[in-house]
Amino acid sequence: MDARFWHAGVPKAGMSSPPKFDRIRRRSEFASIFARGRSLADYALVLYWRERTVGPPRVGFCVGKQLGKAVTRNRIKRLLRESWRVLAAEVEIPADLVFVARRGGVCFSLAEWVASMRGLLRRAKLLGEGNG
RNA sequence: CAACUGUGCCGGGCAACCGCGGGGGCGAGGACCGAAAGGUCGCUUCCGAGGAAAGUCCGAGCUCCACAGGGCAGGAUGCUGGGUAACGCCCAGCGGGGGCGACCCCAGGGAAAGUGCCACAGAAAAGGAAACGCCCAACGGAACCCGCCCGGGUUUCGCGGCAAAGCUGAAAAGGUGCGGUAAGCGCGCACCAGCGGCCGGGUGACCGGUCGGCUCGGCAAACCCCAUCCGGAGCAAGACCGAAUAGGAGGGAGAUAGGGUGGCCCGCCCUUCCCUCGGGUAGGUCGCUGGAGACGCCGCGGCAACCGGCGUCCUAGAUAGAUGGUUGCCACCCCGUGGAUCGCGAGGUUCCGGGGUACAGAACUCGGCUUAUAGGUACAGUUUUCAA
RNA sequence: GCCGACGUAGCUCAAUCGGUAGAGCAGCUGAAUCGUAAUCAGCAGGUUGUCCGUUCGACUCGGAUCGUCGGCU
Repeated sequence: MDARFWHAGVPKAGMSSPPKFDRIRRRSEFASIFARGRSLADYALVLYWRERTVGPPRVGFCVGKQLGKAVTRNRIKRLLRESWRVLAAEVEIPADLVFVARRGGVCFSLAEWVASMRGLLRRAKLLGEGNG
């Protein structure tokens, strides 16, 4: 009990800022989400997701080689991470999400990525009521 | 206010807020995640992509595997001398080619070790030749003449002489000129090219001189020969920790349930359960950044590449892979039936608005090469020119 | 990241030792048919991915470059 109180109490300084989001990193997790998750897409992004019973939402990004060379792909990943940083607080349902970039979004700016991502999340009904 | 050549350098800057990766320090009690190995949090401070990080074309370090020694096969390199840990790289030179020039380019050993190829055309494409042709001095014919034989003359010819010219080709058996000849030929001579010997200079590639006999096609980025070098794989190398499941080895349990061996019993083996052990997968940690290191200065060191000495500094270490987002100001470039101003004019200066700022992202680490690259800039030099 | 293989007509593939780049399908024109398909005859279509080099002469030989496709956690 003492220890649990300490754990809950210490990160209160961090709680005021948006919580650090969890990433999906293992190859097996990506594979199972692609295999058994649900999916939605627009012309710039594909969203795969699988709901979970407990815990914060986790996210992974996938930018394939058809999107361009290393510089282009790195830039797209950074913009996707930034977009998720903007939207993560609005997602209230625990789930594993994977965003796959498509060719239509090569020239997107941050605002366009955020708009695309928000649209997909709304269609998947993963956003909280206040933001939906 | 020009056109170039060589060697280099920079690769937008400053500030604010939010966010990311790593090192150090503190919180810290071993709480949380995980079966374990191990990982996770907060605050603070410092650091955080390139000249090519790229292509993976060479050379090394490092790691594992193989290995007595030597040879063959295979591969790479290829003028000379240096530099270097090493190189196919760099520097200096030699030879050849290009440019008015500064300078640039060259896979630049051997064709007399051997094999092979040189299409079409052409007489002939390499120890070899004459169809068209040129010439009758000698040789051998034919016709005519000197009246006939002998002997001779003229013309013409070849089973005679020739390879110069013409023809073909990318390339034709040294080239040009003069002499010589029946016509010709290095047949003779002069110069040039090539070959060989000698002398001199140079470490050497080679250069200069001289003498000689007169002469030998090209292709080795065709096989090959010669000289030198090379064991193979690559950090996804490799080392350590290590579940679940399956399988392996050892020990034990059951008072023998089932199966096998056997005529039957004992025994032995398998199936069941427990414990231990080692191999090893997922996963994790290390390898992982301090090095042929960077920068500065000096040296009667070297033409230079480079070498030596001294001083200062620590300057990315991710692993679905860290540098981003939003702004403000400045720098540069482009656009404008835009405004002002100078000018006859092409146009220049300034203000305003809009847009843009290349090529491109470390993945074990170095030395090179190659390729991509907006714009800017330093030094040295060439040509034309009154002048740059 | 590392290691390999391949680029030829619109498509699928040939081209021996370096000597004029061919075949099938597709396309166009004509014949034949009332018309179409099939058939027959003819035609066009290529800087051999790109750029250098060796050679008298490169699809072929050498080098660079671009692109495509595999293999190794």
